[in-house]
Amino acid sequence: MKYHFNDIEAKWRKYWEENQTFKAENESDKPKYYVLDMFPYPSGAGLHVGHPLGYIASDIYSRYKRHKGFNVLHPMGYDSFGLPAEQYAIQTGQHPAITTETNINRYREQLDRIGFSFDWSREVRTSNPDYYKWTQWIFTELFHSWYNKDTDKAEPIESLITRFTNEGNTTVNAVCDENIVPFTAEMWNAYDEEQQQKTLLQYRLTYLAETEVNWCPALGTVLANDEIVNGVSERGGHPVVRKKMKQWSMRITAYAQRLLDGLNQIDWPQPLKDSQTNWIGRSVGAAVSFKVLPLAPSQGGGTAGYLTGKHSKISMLLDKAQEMRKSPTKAEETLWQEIRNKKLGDKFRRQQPIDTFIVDFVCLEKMLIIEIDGEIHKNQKDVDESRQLLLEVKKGYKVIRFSNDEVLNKIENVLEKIKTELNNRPSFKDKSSSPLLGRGAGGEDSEGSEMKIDVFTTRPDTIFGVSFMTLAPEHELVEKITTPEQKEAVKAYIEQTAKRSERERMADVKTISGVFTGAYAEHPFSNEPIPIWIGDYVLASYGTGAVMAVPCGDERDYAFAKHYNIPIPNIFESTSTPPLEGLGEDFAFTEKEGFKIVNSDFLNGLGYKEANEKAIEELEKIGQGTGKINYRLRDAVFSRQRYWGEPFPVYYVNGIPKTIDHEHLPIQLPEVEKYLPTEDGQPPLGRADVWAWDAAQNTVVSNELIDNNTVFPLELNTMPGWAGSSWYLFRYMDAQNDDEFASQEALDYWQNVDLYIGGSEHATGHLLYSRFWTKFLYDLGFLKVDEPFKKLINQGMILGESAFVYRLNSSQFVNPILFSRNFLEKVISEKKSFAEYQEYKKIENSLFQENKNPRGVLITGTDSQTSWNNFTPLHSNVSFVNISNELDIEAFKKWLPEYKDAHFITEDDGTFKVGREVEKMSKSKYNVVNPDDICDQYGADTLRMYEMFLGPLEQAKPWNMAGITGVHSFLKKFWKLYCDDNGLVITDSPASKDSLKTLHKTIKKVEEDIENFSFNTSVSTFMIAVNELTAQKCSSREVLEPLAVLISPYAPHIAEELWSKLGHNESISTAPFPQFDACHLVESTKEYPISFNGKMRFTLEMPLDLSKEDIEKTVMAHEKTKQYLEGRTPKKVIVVPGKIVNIVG
RNA sequence: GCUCAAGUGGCGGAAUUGGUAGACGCGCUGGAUUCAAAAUCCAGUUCUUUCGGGAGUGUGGGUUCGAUUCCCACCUUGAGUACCA
Repeated sequence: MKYHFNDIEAKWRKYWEENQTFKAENESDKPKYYVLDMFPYPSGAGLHVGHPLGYIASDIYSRYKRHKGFNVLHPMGYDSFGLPAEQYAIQTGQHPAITTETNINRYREQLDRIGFSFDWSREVRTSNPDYYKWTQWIFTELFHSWYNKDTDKAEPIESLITRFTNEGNTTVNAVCDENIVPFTAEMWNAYDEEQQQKTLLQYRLTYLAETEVNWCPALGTVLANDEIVNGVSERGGHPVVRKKMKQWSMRITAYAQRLLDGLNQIDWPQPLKDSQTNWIGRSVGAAVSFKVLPLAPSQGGGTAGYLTGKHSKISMLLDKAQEMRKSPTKAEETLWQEIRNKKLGDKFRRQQPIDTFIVDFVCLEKMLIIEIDGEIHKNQKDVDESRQLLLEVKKGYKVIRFSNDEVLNKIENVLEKIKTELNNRPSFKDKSSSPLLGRGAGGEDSEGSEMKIDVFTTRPDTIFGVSFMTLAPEHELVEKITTPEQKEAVKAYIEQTAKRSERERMADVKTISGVFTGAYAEHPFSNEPIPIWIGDYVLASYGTGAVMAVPCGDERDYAFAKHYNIPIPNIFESTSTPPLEGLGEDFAFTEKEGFKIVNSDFLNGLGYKEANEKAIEELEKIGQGTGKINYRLRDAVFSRQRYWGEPFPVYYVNGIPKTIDHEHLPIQLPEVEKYLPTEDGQPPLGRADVWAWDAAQNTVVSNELIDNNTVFPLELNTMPGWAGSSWYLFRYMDAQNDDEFASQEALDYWQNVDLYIGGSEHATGHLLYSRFWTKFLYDLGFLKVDEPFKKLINQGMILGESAFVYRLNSSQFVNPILFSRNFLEKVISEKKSFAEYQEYKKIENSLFQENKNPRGVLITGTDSQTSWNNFTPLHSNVSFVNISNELDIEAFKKWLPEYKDAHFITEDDGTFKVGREVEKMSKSKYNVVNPDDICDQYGADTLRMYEMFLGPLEQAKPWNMAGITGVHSFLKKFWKLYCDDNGLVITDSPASKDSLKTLHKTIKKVEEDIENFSFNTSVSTFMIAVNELTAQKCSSREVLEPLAVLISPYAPHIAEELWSKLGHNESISTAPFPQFDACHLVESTKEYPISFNGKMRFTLEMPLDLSKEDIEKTVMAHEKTKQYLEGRTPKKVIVVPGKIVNIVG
């Protein structure tokens, strides 16, 4: 009886289907186990051998768990919404549902051939209305929820409305939009419906927001960052601009911390966890707010202007002022300590530029200047007088003077005098009372509210190193603070950066660019003015879109300061030994240790940690900052301008979104005549004629009926690809349920996925979003678990081995000339001309005859032609290439007619060899291997085992057919243990000791391997077992029956066949896994390796119960030992009983 | 740049806690069977060698009686990520 794998496999596939062998029950006494594969997108290309790798691994594990007595849920379905079907629809006009159906059928056929133990009764397709009904439902649940930071979970929106009605929003601690306007209960209750809804939208877990997107007008769609190359669309090369669009967003940021914390509880590969951690990007620091300094009257107030110094000279003045602040005279310092921090009731600044001067101290509010005259002033009385005149007469300041002596010796008198002056002078804070100094202590915007710039910093300890601020060009304050002088430059800069995509901006790190706005902010502690720049190295989308630039401690700030000649004050002093030279001055010092803070007032002398804490403490004291945790994670945009996706269950009443009630779902995709965006840039659903919501009848009706009274327009966007895949694991638990997304009983029983296998490319997409939705459904009480996937394994990609032929780059020949790989390599490495080779000569004549260029053939000449650059590698279809890399030339010519007259320059033996290179397996590279072909030739069991045998599951590896014969002949050998030409050869006689040892060794190893997901090694183990049992001529049922169960997860068809031949009427799939018994492995002796200085030289068999001393004696007495010692006396003899003997000396 | 992973024969890869490096398979070589081929079976196959042996797991160092395994530095390759303040 031969091993007819094709018949056997067909027979058992049929049996499994007819008997529903792998149907999982939602009620069972057995413990549950849920094994899930990342479901595929059914593409038109079908499956290649890379796809089933993970499915085979999960199938082995599922079958193993069934043998181990588990109730196993192992489902499969399709992520069937997606771009390729839509793209195809646009090209051909064919409805994407039709192509999707065709592709799914093909996938199913291919999957079936491999013998998976899927429970197909639970199949899901994300594009089925039965399924997306619940995707829409989850969306509406998100819409009707908000995130309460106090309880740290999502809650129904009703609880928020109650809070608003009773206490307004000031006591509510929610994750919500920025720029929330505070209101009281009275105000809320007085709001009209529209105002209330608008406010609620700022709190909902899914909300409409203006989001900046990459808009391509020519394609009429939004492009993802990776669809843009050099600022133009990858497809078609059309220009792309950044544009704000109103889109749905998901407030995933509410879950940032929980998504981070949850990683500690799940068994996922570390690199995957790392990439989620990085993606969420938690950073701890402080929020600091900087006041924008007031505008000078001379600048005309209004929207722009600067303070007190003359604009044209300001940078020079500021430099100088800063220098002077650093080295105050003794008198200056004494007075400063007495008047700073509003000690006299009014705020003073020191070394402040006023017009073209720098005055010692000034109270801007009272327009009072204090000058201290040192020795030098005696010599320049005239200058001082004219300066005083100018300040007093032209600018309206009052100047009072003291001498050094007065300040140092009679400070009380001095202070008294200043106080008197302050009391005598009116406050110029009020706009109307001073025509000269239009603004108060802080800059104000046109509505009169104080302007401030909020920044986030991870280094509050470096606050005294700030020498400028940078805003993102898109920052909303830019327009308000820019001075008239700078307006042109700023405008030009913003236009220039708007043209670049965000990715481009991020990729181009080297170019430093920015513009000064003309405005200044005030340092919260020193009160020094800080110039405000804009620069595109600051991203609008991260943090607040503004940074406090500390050039001495940040590389980008340093580069920017250097480039624009902005001062780089240093606040670091090295504490390392030897001290680091030039830190903070010659380069930005970014380390967090090895320094103490200097030039930083109250932070002086502190290290990183203490300074950080102290700075936050002081910021909180003056109300200009607080400790803060910032996340890189952004809210996820949830709208797509596509057709082939889930429609939103949303209609608009006066522009306010309303969701459609659960009982009216699903809202099905409407028909459209074309799948393109509309001419006026609306998404494809804008083409639908029947796409309006009748709120009275609760049905979708024709657009003509829209009256905005009972019939309203529906949302035109669709949901993104990740919507359906974020929760599908729960649908499998109860796939047919029409009343709930899954019943409570099913959810409680199956809980979550015990083992999830799939590719690592979903790290920050699908795997993050499904964790988010799971946590959300958990918060609302639908789930008892808050993580979807307990254990996850990334299977490595199977790569293709592309085949290449090499075409000579030459326009001299009528017909192309293709070279065989080895011949070409030889020629190139030997640097000879072609003419010296027989192969070439053979066809040279014919080449000449066809050559239309009478001047001859260039390649017969010099070496310079024989370089790889002269040849273009062309992909050949790998199916024309045999195992020895020989090309079937005729097949190739037939496949590519443009090469039907090509010359093929072969090897000496007449064969034509292709070059090989490992690339991703893809249709466009003609390196796809179809699993069906392997099944035809070797059978599914061989394919399954071979895919596992290829190497560790997690590792990427090229597909290479070379080893498959070995696996196939193993199965034949395995078969022969049970059957010969006359049928079954199994006997009931007891097995030999050796055979039992082989069996139990195998049980142990295979069990360990499966538990460790080391499937490649268990295939080897089976091979060893079969080799040994064959050698032992074992035919005992006692051994071979358990062996069939052992192998059945890997090669289920052959196992079923042998199992039934052994007389069983039931499927092998639930036969108990063989029990390992250690007694069969007990040995009495051991081949001890005897090593000298750690090198094994010979082995010696000794009884295992021999004592350490006896072992040493026996070894030392051995003649080979003497031979290796060459007369030396060993220094030491290490004996590890049962392991090794090592002789040192 | 940053983060992570990985470097072992001609090839895919094995070596479980630090204890005989190269299991198992492919390929290759020789042989048996055969008219021949396929299939099957047997033997050999890390390199080197003066046939005693010597060297050897990316490179250099360290710990240890003993290192593919642990530590340090470096090199190479691959993956992810990127002005994240």
